[in-house]
Amino acid sequence: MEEYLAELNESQREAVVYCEGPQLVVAGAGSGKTRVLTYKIAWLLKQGLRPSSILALTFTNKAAREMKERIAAIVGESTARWLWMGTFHSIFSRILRREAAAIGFPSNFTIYDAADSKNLIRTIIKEMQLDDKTYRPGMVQSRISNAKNALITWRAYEQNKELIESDIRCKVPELREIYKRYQNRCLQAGAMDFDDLLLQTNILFRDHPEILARYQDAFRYVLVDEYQDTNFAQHLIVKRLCEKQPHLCVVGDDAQSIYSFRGANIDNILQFRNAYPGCKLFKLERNYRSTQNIVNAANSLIDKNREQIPKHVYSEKEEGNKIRLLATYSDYEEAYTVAARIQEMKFAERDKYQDYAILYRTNAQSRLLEEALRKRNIPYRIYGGLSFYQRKEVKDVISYFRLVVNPHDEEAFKRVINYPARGIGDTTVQKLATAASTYNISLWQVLQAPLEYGVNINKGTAGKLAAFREMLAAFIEKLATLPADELALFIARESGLVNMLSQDRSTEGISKLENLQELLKGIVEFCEIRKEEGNTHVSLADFLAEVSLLTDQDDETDERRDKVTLMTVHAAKGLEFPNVFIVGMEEDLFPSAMSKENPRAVEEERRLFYVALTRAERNCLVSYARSRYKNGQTTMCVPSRFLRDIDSRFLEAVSTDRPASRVSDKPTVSEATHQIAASPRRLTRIEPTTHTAAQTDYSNLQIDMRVWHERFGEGVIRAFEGEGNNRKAVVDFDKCGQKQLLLKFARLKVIE
DNA sequence: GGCCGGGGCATTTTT
DNA sequence: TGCCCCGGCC
Repeated sequence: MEEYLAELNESQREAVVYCEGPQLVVAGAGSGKTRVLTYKIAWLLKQGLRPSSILALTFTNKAAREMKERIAAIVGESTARWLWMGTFHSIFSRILRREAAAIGFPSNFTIYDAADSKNLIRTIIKEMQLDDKTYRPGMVQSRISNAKNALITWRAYEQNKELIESDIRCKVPELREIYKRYQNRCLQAGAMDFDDLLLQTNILFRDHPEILARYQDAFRYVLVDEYQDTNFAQHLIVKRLCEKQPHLCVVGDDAQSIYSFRGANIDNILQFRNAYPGCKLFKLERNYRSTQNIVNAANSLIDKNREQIPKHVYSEKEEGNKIRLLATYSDYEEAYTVAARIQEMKFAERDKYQDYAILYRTNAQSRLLEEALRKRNIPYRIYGGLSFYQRKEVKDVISYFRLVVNPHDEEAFKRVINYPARGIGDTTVQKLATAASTYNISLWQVLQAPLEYGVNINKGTAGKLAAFREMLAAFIEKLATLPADELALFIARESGLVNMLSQDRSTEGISKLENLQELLKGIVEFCEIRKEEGNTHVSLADFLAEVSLLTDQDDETDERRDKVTLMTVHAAKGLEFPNVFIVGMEEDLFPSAMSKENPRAVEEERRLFYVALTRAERNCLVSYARSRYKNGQTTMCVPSRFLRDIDSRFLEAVSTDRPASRVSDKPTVSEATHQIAASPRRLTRIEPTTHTAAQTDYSNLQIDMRVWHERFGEGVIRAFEGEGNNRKAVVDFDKCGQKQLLLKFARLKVIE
């Protein structure tokens, strides 16, 4: 251990070995915060603490996994594996499952992700016959989420005069009723959303002191990473756990608090010393990541914020290049310039594409950048698409799993009852839903005996429902005996999902099938690992309990070859790159237009820019455009106020690299737009129209001709019906039988 | 059941 | 502009 301590600087070492009481470690950007946490845990183990008595909370699964690996490298895997290390959500969902009975939930409760909960909210708004323009599901969802993060239950909400009045003022008086119904429906379905995991933990600890005491005794030392991004619910959980013993270490950087829109409360870190009297403050101020110019520029920026813990971050690396400022005429030129710069710099610096990142405020900005990179054949990889687990085909099959583990799961039920199509339409589902709400039971319970619950359906439908019910019952029966991987495969096949996906021969169809296979492969691995750990039976419920919380870019499977990284600044937090481009530094974009009235929000935007700057190790280029295409129109832009916040000593303007004689040749807006329109991306989009145009002349099609259809594949024309615009062909497809197709849409191609 | 077009809309998103 | 949701249509 001593040799490890020797790897730390003095302030890091002090933070590691201090164990007397509550401790706040303010860790500047790039100051080796993870290293401190890692060594501190190793140190605690060395002091004789049992691994199972250490609770370490992180914000991402990735962070937890990486830290665990690093600790395992020091103290050995056999010790490290007993640590309670994970995200707030995963640790407390584990505890909630164990203690579920105390709060009236089943221990196999489902976790609703954001999409599930939004769907449920949408359903409730409809059921209440409210206008979904006034009650926008997204807005309702975030109001409910905020309430939960503030530990306001629906009961408390109802009784809170301020909230009720504010809802009336905002013309959404029914919010409390939506919240109430939403919560009851979750309970009915045996489901918790992400916020519930924290809210219910608090309720559990509040109402069951004996349970709380057990965990207080169990966790002798609590550590929290990224403390600046905790919300009130998380703060209170930690506070409760540490009531009896003072061994708490929180690490964070108030200057990097950028998630208030998700409920994070910067006051948790700012006021930590008030909440924990006797707390000792440690500051990690030496930045090991960036050159002096970058650190100094970032300091001069963040200095303009009022609310912060005083600190002086410094670098002892070389002075390095100044932050370079690129002013461009248009967003198009900005993208073009950045792409050109990357190519030049890569050549000059002799580094790789993967050493470059382009950071932006909003995802919408990526499009032009992608185009510009593509034109120059610069490989790139873009973060921020749908995560693997959010893809439809993956969610669909997982919904089957969910339903098998917890048949009352309403959202999963609705997703799969007619998927693959089995002739149970919306009307039938509506009838089931009405019965469910009349009798206050789950859809699954209605499905057991639809007629008895007064569901008015014909014999055919009743048969289809029974078939679905029996299929599910057969799955459920196997839950206790079959291991997760086998049951998963069984379900994927028997549900008809595999068949349906294999019939779709389009590119997307193939990739969907691949994703499904990827998931199944993942379950096999999951089982193997669990078995190696000594679990005899690994059930689908075990898999589900973990996978529901794995929404992040967790699958490193996609080759991270040599590519430029494109992502939002938010997504870049915690990462570092030798060369960073920050684009779109304009008023109303960065800082965003939505934050400009609120000084606290502007401070958060400034912190966001601080995060962006401090991602850079050697070179940081910042750009803005004078005009930008936004929401359907070109607008003139003003350079961001944040650019003026950076001390000019650390900044240098750069010409956009066009020879003076060509300045007048800069593309006009219309030229620029024209060029965009001529890009490959656009062409693909235009394609369908071209097809349709060609297709208006389908007179060449004749009976018995062999034709090809994009989705259905090859087939033979059997007949024609109708005239003119409504002319249809009856085609007998090899793969999926006879279909009637409107010729104007079908885009049939004749096969020679 | 799926596909089109119209209308409204438009940050950031570790779980 | 582009995306998402809904209603209308075969």
